[in-house]
Amino acid sequence: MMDMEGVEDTVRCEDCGSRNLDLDDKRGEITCLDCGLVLQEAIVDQGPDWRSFDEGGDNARTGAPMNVMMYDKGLSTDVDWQNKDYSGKRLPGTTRAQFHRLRKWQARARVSKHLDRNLSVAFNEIQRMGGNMGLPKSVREEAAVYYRRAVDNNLIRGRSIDAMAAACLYLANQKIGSARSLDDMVKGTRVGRKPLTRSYKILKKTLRLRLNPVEPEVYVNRYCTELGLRPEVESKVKELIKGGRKRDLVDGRSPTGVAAAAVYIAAKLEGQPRTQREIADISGVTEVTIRNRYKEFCAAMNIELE
DNA sequence: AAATTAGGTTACGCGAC
DNA sequence: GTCGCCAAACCTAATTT
Repeated sequence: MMDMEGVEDTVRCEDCGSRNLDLDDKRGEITCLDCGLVLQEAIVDQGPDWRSFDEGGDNARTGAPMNVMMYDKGLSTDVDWQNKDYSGKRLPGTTRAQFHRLRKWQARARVSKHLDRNLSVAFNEIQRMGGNMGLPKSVREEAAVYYRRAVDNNLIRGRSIDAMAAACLYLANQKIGSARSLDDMVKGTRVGRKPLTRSYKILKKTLRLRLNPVEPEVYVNRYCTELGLRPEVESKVKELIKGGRKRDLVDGRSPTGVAAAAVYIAAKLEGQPRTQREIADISGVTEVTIRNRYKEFCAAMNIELE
C-alpha cells in the first residue's frame, strides 16, 4: 500500500481522498486543503513516562498519564457498535447520530495504527532522552516533528526507533542551538555513535534539511555557566571567536575545541582563570586540543597570557 | 599546571563494488 | 548499503618542563 516515493504520492486525505495536502512544519500538522481535516498533528508536551525502561531511572508515576503524544490522540476507549446505552435501552435518534460520528472518528484514528504505535514509542523515547540531558521542550517538540516526517517518508522500516529518535533530537538540537555535541548525544541517549550518525545523515538527506553549520558560539554560554564564569568573560569569549574567524582559525575545526580554547583564554584575560583540565572535563575536548587551538589564537592575534 | 611528543583513531566526501 | 581511501583534526598516553 505504501510506496517508496514519499508523502506526496502516498498520502491522501482520509475524508475526501484529496491529495491536496499541506504540511505545516511549525505546528507539525498535515492539513487537507480541500476539506480542512487535520490528518496528523504533532501533539507534544511534557508528561511522565508511562513505558517501563530496562535500566533504572525513575519511571514512577502518579495518576493517569497525560494524554499527550499518544498515538491515537487519546481516543483509546472503544465506542460500542450497538445503539444501546449501558442499561440496554435503545438510544434516541439524535444520540444515535452522535455515536455514528464518534465511530467514524474512531475508525479514522485506527487507520494507520501500526505507524501510530511506532510514533508513540518514538515520542516517549524523545521525551525520555531529551529530558535526560536537559534539552528544552522546544527541542523535543521539534524532534517530534522530524520524527513524524521520517515516518511519512518511510524512513523507519529496518531502522531502530531509538536511533532515529536520537537523530531527530540531534537535528532539533542543531536547529535550535541547544549546544549539545555529537558526543553529548551519544552519552545521553545510549544509542551508539554509528547508528545515530547513520540515521542522522539519512534524515538530513531525504528531508533536504538545510542546517547552518554549528558555530562555536553555541557552546560558550553552557561552558561559562558550568565553569561559574562571570558574564564579562562570556562576551570576551565571543569577541575572541569573532577575531579568530577573521583569521581563519575557526572554520574546519571542531566548534567545541574552538569554544573551549576561547574560554580558556578569556577566563585568564579576565582574571578568572580555569585550568585546561577543568575546561577539558566540561567540554569533552582534550587538553591537547585546547592547547593547540589557544596557541593558534595567541599567535595570530598577539595575545599575551600571564 | 602546562607543554611536548608520538602514535592511533575518527569523519568525510567520493567512487567502486 | 558497504568498503576503502584520503588528509586533517582529534584523541590517548607517556614524559618533560
